Amino acid sequence: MDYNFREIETRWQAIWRKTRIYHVENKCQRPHYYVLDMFPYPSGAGLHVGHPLGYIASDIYARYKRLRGFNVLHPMGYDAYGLPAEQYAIQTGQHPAKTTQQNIARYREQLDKIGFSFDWEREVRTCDPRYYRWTQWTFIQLFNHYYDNEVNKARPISELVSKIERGEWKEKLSKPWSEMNEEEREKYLMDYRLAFLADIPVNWCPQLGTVLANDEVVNGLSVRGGYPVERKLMRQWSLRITAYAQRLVDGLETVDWTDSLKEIQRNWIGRSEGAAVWFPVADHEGARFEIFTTRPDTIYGVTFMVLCPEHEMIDTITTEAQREEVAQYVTWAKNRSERERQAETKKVSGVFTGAYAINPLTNERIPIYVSDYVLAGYGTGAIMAVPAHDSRDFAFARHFNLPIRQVVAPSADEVSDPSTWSESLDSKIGVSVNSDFITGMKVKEAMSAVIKRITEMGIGFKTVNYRLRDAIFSRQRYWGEPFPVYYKNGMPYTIPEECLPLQLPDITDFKPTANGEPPLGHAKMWAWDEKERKVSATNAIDNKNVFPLELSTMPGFAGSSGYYLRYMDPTNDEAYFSKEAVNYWQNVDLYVGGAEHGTGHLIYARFWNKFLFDLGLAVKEEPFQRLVNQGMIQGRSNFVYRSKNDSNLFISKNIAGREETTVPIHVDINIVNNDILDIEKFRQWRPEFADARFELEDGKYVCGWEIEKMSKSMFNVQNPDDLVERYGADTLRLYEMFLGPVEQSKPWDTKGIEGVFRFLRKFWKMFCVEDDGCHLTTFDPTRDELKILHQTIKKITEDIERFSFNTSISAFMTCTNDLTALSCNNRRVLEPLVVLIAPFAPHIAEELWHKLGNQNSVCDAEWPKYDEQCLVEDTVSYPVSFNGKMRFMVSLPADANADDALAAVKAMPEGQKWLGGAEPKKVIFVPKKIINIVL
RNA sequence: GCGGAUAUGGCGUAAUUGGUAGCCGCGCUAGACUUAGGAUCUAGUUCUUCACCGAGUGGGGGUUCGAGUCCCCCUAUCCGCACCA
Repeated sequence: MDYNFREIETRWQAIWRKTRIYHVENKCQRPHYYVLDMFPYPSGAGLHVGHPLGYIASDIYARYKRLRGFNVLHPMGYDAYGLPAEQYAIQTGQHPAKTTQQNIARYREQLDKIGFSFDWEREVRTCDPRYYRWTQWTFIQLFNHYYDNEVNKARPISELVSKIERGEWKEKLSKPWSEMNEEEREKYLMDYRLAFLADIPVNWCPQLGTVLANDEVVNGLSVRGGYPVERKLMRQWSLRITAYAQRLVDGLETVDWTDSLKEIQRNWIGRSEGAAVWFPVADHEGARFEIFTTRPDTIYGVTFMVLCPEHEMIDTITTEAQREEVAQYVTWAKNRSERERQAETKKVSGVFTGAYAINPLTNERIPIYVSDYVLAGYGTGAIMAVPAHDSRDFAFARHFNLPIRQVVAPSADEVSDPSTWSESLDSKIGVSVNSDFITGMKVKEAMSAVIKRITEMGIGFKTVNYRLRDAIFSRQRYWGEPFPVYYKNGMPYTIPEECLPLQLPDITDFKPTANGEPPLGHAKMWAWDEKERKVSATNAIDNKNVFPLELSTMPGFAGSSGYYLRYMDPTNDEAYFSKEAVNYWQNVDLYVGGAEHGTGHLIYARFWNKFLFDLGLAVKEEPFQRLVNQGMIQGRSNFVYRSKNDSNLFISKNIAGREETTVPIHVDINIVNNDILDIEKFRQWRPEFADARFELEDGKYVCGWEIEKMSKSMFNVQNPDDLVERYGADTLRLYEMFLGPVEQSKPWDTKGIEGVFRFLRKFWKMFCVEDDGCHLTTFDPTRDELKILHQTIKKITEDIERFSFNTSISAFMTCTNDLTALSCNNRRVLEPLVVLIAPFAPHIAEELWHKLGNQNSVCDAEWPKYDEQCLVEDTVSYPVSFNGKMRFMVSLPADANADDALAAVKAMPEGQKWLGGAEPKKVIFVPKKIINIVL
């Protein structure tokens, strides 16, 4: 009986569905384990072979854990809100809800074919009101909490109010609380709420018509679409993620992630220790500005100050003589796009304000400049410039001919004239020179000494600064969660929790409104009736109980920040998730997904979880205990070369140099075979190529190729369905794992899939499968057979634990080869192998398990244990070396000692004699390792 | 510029963690069965060589009886951040 994968796979998938075999309960005697995949955004392109890579790996692990006796939570869902569906809606008029629905159906169909053990009864969709109700709910909690730095956790904003009222609040108030009206109070509280509305510089993308978070912008271009992004001051909702910066750094110590990803997050958070110092402005009574420096030890080397162009003090301090010039510079700097600014970082620009600051330690007058190399978003937007010891300050000083003063030297006698330097001395290894009371101190001592002094003088303090910025939370978009917020007298109010979800209204026009409002401005009834406690039915502006609702929606990361908690209790309408559910599952034990989320989702989710932890909802401070980043599967693209002079002429790759060609044009990999273009198919491919002519080499058109990201636009997408159709899901699963280590990025290549398919067929044949079952013997297995079996059990178990699936599959192949060579048809050897292979190839395992006469599912089998006794070697092979030079191998009993070793070496045949009868000076014998003879 | 990672046959990779480098698969070569095969099976396949010998894990040095593995210095590639004070 042949291995009929098609019949086997469809049959078992149907049985699994019918028996709900992958459904898990929140209660169980067995220990719990939570295996999570990053849920996909259901794009119109469907799944390509890269998507399932991580899912297959996690599925193997989930199935393995189940066989090891764990109650395994392994859910799947959809990150269904997002830009592409909306862009598509603008182009075609198709409602995003509809395209999303279709895409989800397609994804589900594709996923089902691969045989995952997901519990689909727990499916979560971020665009489902039953789910986003809790995203909105969390937003309200964020709005209603502030970060208490004393207890280091989020506390209700009402506590802050009572602290103020009791006079226990240490931060300063612009005027007494009792004298403030509601608006003034709200304004004050807004600076503390964890979700807050503020005028902040944002990344504005005109083409997308929305603002973007920092992680959504790379090199001044939007990640989605690659459009230019500019800096703009706008009133936006933000999350005060910076309040959690230190906890986000500290938490990394407690999780089992790769060092590289932890490092990426540490860099993104960018913690740096230093000092804040106030510099008074000369001739401006009481005026001073704060700077941040990581090098307080260089304060005696300050020769000028620099403010960022956005700095609020510029207007007050600029002298009349300089006003014109400064204004011009500020305008110029503000109008530059992010991209321009980043491209020209090496060009020095700036302008003198005419004002002077006083160095508080030396009372020197130092000029104040404005320059865009100081950034508004970092530190205080103002710096003390030490040109001798900072490369940027150095370049600026050289450009404007400002003095450079050395205050640090490698050693006290290595002081030189800075005017002869070609670069600044940035190293922190050295001693202070020309620096009053710190002269002679090492850099580190000098830093503490200066901090101590400025603290005593009351002009500064030790502080920590973070690169991380608050997360901008509004998007001027339609297809996202509506904010549960309405505006009364210009002040934001959240709608009552019990009125959630605030449903996203239906609209037909997805573009911004004529007056530039977000698409929700098109909604007919988008106002809150405070009295009726629901979305207004009439939209009557003259009704004094009706107030406009927020028109922005939440960003993509809102829905994905807490979904892993919702899977624990996905149908709960009373709470985000029940106490029982979270107490049982705790947090995610294993999270599998791409490293590209390192500075986005994985930071936001950790923040979200920490906040819920502070609220007493999440029970673990870190959401994802172990994290594995699967590598990206790249595509191999093919190109044709079009002549510049004749747009119908295409020139073969190796002769393309003959005449000028345009940039290489991507061609669909499905009409190229081994880099040879199918000319007829190419002409049919697109109307514009119908009359294409070719310059061939050896009668063929050879295409160029390159490894690129797999994407629809590059026509290099390999669809998993085709492979399942041709080889079956088990082969696809095995092959994706066999390709190489899961963590590694690799180009897709189907060449090896035949080998994996052959293996599965060989494996199947080993069981002598007939219609009536497997014809196997039950005699005592031979020692060789047992050894192979137990070696394999050991190897596979260890490999799965360390996520090394490519080596597991090699081990299966070796084992099958060896047993076939021994003509093994022993049930007691082969049956455990079915359980071993079940996580990898569940369909074939289920079928064989059944054919072997088992009534239950192989999922409910027990993972085999290996027997050390079967692995013990009778003899051990030792390399024998003389004076370190390896000569030959000798076989000794497993329990041999040094004397046995020497005897064995002496007994070697004549041809390998080593000492001509002389006694060795020393014999080094390392049990099971080596025999070395020193002559 | 800063930070992280990687480098092994024609290709994807493996190496019990310091102990005979190259498991497994692809590809290739030869043979068998075939009218035929892009089907199946068998054998071989790091390089050089008829064979022996020898060389060999990006390059150079070091530690060690012994290094793909540990240390130092280069080189190349990939990834993250980037005027972050």
